[in-house]
Amino acid sequence: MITIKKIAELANVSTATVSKVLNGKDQYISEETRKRILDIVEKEGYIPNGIAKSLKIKKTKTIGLIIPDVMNPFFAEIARGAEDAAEEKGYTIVICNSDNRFSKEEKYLSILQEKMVDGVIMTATESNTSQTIERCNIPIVLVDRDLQMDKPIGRITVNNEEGTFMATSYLIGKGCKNICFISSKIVNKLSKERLQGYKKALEENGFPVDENKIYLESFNVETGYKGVNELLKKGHMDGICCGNDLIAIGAIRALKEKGLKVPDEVKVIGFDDISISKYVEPPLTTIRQPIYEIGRESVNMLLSIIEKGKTKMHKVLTVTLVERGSS
Amino acid sequence: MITIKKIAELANVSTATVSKVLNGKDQYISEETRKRILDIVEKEGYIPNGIAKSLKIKKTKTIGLIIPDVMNPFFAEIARGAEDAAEEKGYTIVICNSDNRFSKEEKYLSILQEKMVDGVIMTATESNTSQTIERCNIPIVLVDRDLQMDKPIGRITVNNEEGTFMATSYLIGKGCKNICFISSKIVNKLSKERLQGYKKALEENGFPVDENKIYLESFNVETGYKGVNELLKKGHMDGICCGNDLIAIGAIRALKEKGLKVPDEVKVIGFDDISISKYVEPPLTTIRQPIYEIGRESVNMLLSIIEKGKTKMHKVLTVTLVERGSS
DNA sequence: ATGAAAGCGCTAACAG
DNA sequence: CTGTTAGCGCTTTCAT
Repeated sequence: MITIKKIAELANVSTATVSKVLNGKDQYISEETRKRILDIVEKEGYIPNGIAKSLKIKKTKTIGLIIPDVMNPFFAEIARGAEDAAEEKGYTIVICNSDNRFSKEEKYLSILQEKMVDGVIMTATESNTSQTIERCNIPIVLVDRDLQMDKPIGRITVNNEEGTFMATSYLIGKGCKNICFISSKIVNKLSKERLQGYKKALEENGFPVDENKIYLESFNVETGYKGVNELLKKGHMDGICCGNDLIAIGAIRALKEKGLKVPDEVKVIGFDDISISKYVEPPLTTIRQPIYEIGRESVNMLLSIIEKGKTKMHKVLTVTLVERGSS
Repeated sequence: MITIKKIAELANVSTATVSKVLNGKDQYISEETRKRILDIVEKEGYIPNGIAKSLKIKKTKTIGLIIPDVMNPFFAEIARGAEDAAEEKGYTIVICNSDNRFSKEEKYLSILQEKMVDGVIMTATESNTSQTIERCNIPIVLVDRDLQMDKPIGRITVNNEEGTFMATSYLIGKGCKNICFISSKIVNKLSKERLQGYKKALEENGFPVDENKIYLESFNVETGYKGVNELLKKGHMDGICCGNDLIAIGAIRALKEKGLKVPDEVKVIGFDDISISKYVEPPLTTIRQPIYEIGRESVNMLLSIIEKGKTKMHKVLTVTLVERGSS
């Protein structure tokens, strides 16, 4: 391996001088030696050892990203937004899949700290993660899910309650009388808010909240599919407000198998607007979150904490209803 | 920040001793001091500085992963498989999106080398990337796309030609007489092979290869959509062999808009079997690649190069036809 | 069973 | 304009 020392010898200068030209701190370096050094660097194919540099300057220019699963289109988009913003700022992303499990969140948080990442962006699943986060001494920004923290951290959220409220109200406006709700049973703020918005819309419009019309499992396609089948056993439905698009896709699939027409007989509305939603059949009407932007904003917020010393930031992005074919 | 030196002082031992117990090299350490050190480490919440360790041992336990785009479900699955396998082996993944652009591939390769990653897994887009790879002095394994290299590297491929050959033959077997082909126009082995398989199946069954039935653009939904519209202007079709599932999804969408029934009037077959393919309507018949396994295998191969000094490995995984509703 | 000391490759005061 | 030098926090050989 060729080091800065070797370059210094070849150029007949000290390592300090080489370091200076390599880092652009060369106001006081003669043009001649500067060029000589650069030529040698080029000729020898010298690659700086970032690890050594990081040890010295105590910055790794890397960010940890802990999400439940990159295979979930929602988180893949968050990851892409984050990586794009990071790349623009000269940072790199270490990706970690937690599968919504506390043990993995904890493990990764610890690994990332050992790797001396400059900060982490995470979707914290369980509330006991909050203790782990409190103990963590690197900047953190929470995305998608929200947690109450003593420690100042960054948070990016969306008005979930408003989203499902809009969704359910929309269904009511379309004439639905029996609206079901299929979502996740994870006990966190996000799930609670989405359920709340659904109930609130029902109540404000004079409809009863019927627990037999609610199916709670996970934020995935299978849940939508199973949910419809279970709810159908319990009664009639003409509208479904889904906790996310994946659930809506599974629900539509089950509905079709039962011979129920979407949106004619049952109207379905999703949440998130993941990129494939416009391509399913019928195209999904959904509550849109600016997913990619959330990813970008998460690193921008993190960097303003890291580089500008900001703290306790909180940004709420707005959701909008996008009308397509499923309701 | 609390360091090993501090722990040593508190425990009244040398840093060497602390290091030994921390790394399990404590055969010769008395049980008593071992316990004392561990207690202090625990109590102080000591976190080892992985950067310092890496500088010393010249291993970072991290792997770079360069793919075109994590938002593409195919690469998201590769990423997930890779991360899972890496996690099991104590490695971490740095993710890089190249957008199929040489400049980004080159840039990331250089950044990853500076970060001293132990190896990189990449989907190399352009053939001029091969020169950059030759110059790179860390272990590399190529996935999905294949490149001819002098330097010994790892490669994981799939029999693409066989895949589209099977797909097209299947369509012919179903009675299609006018089979179109929609795929990517990237000039690489993979694209060439997939086109080749299609042509070969046509020829072997006595059908002419008609350039007016071929539309080449990108491996995405838009291409499928536009492809169908363009090809429809040029003539009749009753079957489409698609370069990947995303294209198939776009094609089906366009077909429906034109009022053409899938699979009754036009049969469509995809390639990859990305996870959403079974949920589209109709569920996609496709040539399945073991995507998740490819991701896993890529890190396993990389690690056997890194840790066991293997070289020039090449693994070809098999594709299989999965029959669903679209043809 | 434990410690002293060298050194990984780099940066940044400070000196000259 | 350039060099000397002291570390960053850790591992590891070699002594003891």
